[in-house]
Amino acid sequence: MTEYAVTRIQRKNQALIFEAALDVFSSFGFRGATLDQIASTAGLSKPNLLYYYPSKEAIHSAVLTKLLHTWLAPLREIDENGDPIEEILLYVINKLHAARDLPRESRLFANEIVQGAPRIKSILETDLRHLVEDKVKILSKWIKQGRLAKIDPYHLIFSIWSLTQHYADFDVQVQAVTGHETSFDEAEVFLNHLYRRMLAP
Amino acid sequence: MTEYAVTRIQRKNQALIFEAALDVFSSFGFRGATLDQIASTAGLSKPNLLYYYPSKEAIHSAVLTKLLHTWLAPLREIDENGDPIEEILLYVINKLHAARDLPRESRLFANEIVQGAPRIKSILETDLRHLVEDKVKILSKWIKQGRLAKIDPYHLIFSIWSLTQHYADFDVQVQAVTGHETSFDEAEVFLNHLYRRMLAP
DNA sequence: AAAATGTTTGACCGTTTGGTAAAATTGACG
DNA sequence: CGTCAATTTTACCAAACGGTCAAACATTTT
Repeated sequence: MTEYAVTRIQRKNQALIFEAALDVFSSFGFRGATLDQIASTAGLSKPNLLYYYPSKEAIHSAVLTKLLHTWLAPLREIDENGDPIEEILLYVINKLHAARDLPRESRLFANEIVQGAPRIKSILETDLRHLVEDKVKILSKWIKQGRLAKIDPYHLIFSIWSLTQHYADFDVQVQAVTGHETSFDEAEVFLNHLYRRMLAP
Repeated sequence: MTEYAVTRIQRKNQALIFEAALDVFSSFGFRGATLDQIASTAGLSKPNLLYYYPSKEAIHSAVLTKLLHTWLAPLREIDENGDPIEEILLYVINKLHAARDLPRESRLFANEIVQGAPRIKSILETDLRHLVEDKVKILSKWIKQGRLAKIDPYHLIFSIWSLTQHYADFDVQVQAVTGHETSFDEAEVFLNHLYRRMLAP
């Protein structure tokens, strides 16, 4: 009779659905994913899936919003009081490790954004934008203090996003070209060189 | 009676279909695009569309293969006999201009690759791979000659792809964060600084 | 102008898709 | 054990989808 009680079955199935949805949406995008695919990946029937979520949209948006926080965590960690170059490099390495360890999350957002982000545009324009503004202020201050090369802080952040997520989002291409599994160690050496060179005042 | 004659109507409609298919496939990906959408964008009926191409797959693959050549042209232009840093910077700028002027082409490939490149993987593993191998040899030679910093040439090429195409593929995100239309001039200044710093021996 | 060829259309088909209704089953609990 | 709520399944629906077909319409050729 207790309202809003979450049963053990609910908890288990929510987790199964979340994993399955992340798998399928990140592989095929929103339109390419089907409820049958998600259901069978989760080991449930389609009507059973829709017992937990009212629609495909609802599943997608639940996964996106739950992961956005995780996905932006590394950027939040840039610390105003740390050493500029080491703080940025830590962010670069953290993002690279995220691309290596959470490629599904990376592709989930990549798929959404390449197609115009119809379902998370508003979040990008508010939450993400404010977070970036915050960090841009810190970067600008560092530059003004002469502790960092004179570069556009927005484009610095964009460069970190693109260089790191590339190894997750375009992994097939990287593998097709190199002929071997993506070497994140090589990438780490490369990015370390790149950013130390570029950022030195 | 002449076999394989291409009529004026065919030429006109092939062009209409090509434009429409590029528009729709680059916006929604293969699975997200529909024949009705392509047909109505081209100003044709669906059966009429299928009079020119046997299937959705055929349209998609026609567009992809026709554009691949254009898309890889800038990389081909890297000249062994030029100045290393200027050659690379020319490639960077050419790719950035391509992202600015041909964003549909960029997104078309981005959509395909993010989802595992099921329809062009073999081309990536042959044509693209060979082209990159060629250019990597040139870069390696330059590095050995001490005319370029000691960096991984594969990752150098990946970095150029990701940094330039980012402005086309993730344009919505860039706009959402900055609040204004993507400034390719700012990007050009930034990339110029980045690569000059990084590549100096 | 007639014949032959090239192009377009409307009507249709089978399948897949997101989603629903209600019955059947399972689990919680006094 | 019996009751009630939570969960799952079966059977189904309407719309959208990729694709076909034959007839109608244009265009070119003779």
